[in-house]
Amino acid sequence: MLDIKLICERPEEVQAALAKKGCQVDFTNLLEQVAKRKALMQQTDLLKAERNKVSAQIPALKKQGLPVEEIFAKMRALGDEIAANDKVLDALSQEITDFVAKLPNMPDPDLLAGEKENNQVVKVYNQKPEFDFKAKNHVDLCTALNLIDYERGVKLSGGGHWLYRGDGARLEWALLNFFIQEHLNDGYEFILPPHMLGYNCGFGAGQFPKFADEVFWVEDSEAEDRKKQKFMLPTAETALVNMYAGEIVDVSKLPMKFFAYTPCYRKEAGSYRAEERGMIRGHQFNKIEMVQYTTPEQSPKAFEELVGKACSLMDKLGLHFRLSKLAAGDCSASMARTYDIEVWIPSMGIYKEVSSVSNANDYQARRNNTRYKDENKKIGFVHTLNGSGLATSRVFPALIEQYQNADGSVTIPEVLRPFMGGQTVIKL
RNA sequence: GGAGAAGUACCCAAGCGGCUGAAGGGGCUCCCCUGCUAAGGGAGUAGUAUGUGGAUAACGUAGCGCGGGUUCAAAUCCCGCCUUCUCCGCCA
Repeated sequence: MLDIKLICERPEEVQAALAKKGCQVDFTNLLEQVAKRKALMQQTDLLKAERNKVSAQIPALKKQGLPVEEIFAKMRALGDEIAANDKVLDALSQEITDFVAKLPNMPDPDLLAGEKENNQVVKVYNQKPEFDFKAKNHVDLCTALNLIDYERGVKLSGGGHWLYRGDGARLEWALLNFFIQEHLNDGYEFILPPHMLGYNCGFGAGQFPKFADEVFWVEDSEAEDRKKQKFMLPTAETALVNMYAGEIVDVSKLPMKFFAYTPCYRKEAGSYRAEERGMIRGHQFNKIEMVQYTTPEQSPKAFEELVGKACSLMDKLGLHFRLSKLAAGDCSASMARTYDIEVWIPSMGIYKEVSSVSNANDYQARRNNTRYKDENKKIGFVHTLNGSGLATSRVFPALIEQYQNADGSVTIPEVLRPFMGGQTVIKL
């Protein structure tokens, strides 16, 4: 959520920043409502002060046996006026927050405006693999080696589902274990959060109300209202970023560094493309997510750290990939800046995202009221940063393809071998 | 899922319609006295949000799990919800 004060003080500035993200807004109405609310609030506070003052005198008057009926009548009228004002104030506040809650975050000043076409490749890692034999795609490889059972996944749950089996399951688990080990080495705290979350988490992370239709809701006939229902988390970020909602953490605890493993559940409605066969885009995939809570001062460094960590994981796997800085319009709504890590999928001839590292600045913290207290007891909103570290659904196919051999086997990257009982190759 | 009990400040806890923004402890901070493994006396200790304001001054408003209601007035009465504890049930 953006700072309403900032919008009121420098509307043009905010407007310009949002325009870079492709979001055109007009604040005229908002500013009027805020002014209206302020005036009414002042007026109502005075009425309340009057009521409190008179109320405090009543016991004394009663003790003296003085008549109070007349005062009661007056106070009743005053009370009605206060109630009426409060009702208007509530409605006004609701309108204001609803409007502001829908605004995306402002992009950092250094971002280019525009969409995907303005993303900049920052760095390319490792050699693009060349094959002196006819390379296979990951679907064929995984099927031939019996690593992924696409058909039975579909049988169990429909399109967009698969199941890992045998060495495939071991390889998937090895990847996750490798990531976990690396994060533990870096001093991040391991979190296993609930997979079903309440509406507030989606709001706090900035995914709701806009993307409320793109998650799986756990139907509860008792709760017709979505705000009372739970949904399957689309990313562990949704959980991690809300852990301290409503709390004030001491600055000595910052930065706080977490990582979590969860499956991610997404509808991905209508986004299939023929080339996205296999496990490129599914309704459920495994991901390790990293999150940091920092002060505003710490946040740029933390961002670099998260980008570095994600790259390091990919680098240690020996995969060919690239790092891109996203243009303002390609960053998700909550984020002020995002770097994507994209892995080369030989059969597709393109790079696919395996990690997205973002800084929300105080946007999420404002939504879920996560604050910190500094040395001078000053209260401020924390910055929240997140990054995949990593999602396996693209790493796995990329790895299978990039590490394939002429005989149809797949070499296991060295860093994964300890997590697969020393196995060096996957073959029939 | 059912039945009971409870949710008050950093912690424990009193209050059960007005004199309570909250008694009393504990803890913590500061001051005084005294001095040998101690103890005594005093003061302070709700953070926060929001408004007026130059203000880290002062004052107003909100705030006793959350949300409603009754009332001139609610921590206190009523309704709904959430959480915790105890007992029962369920448990692929």
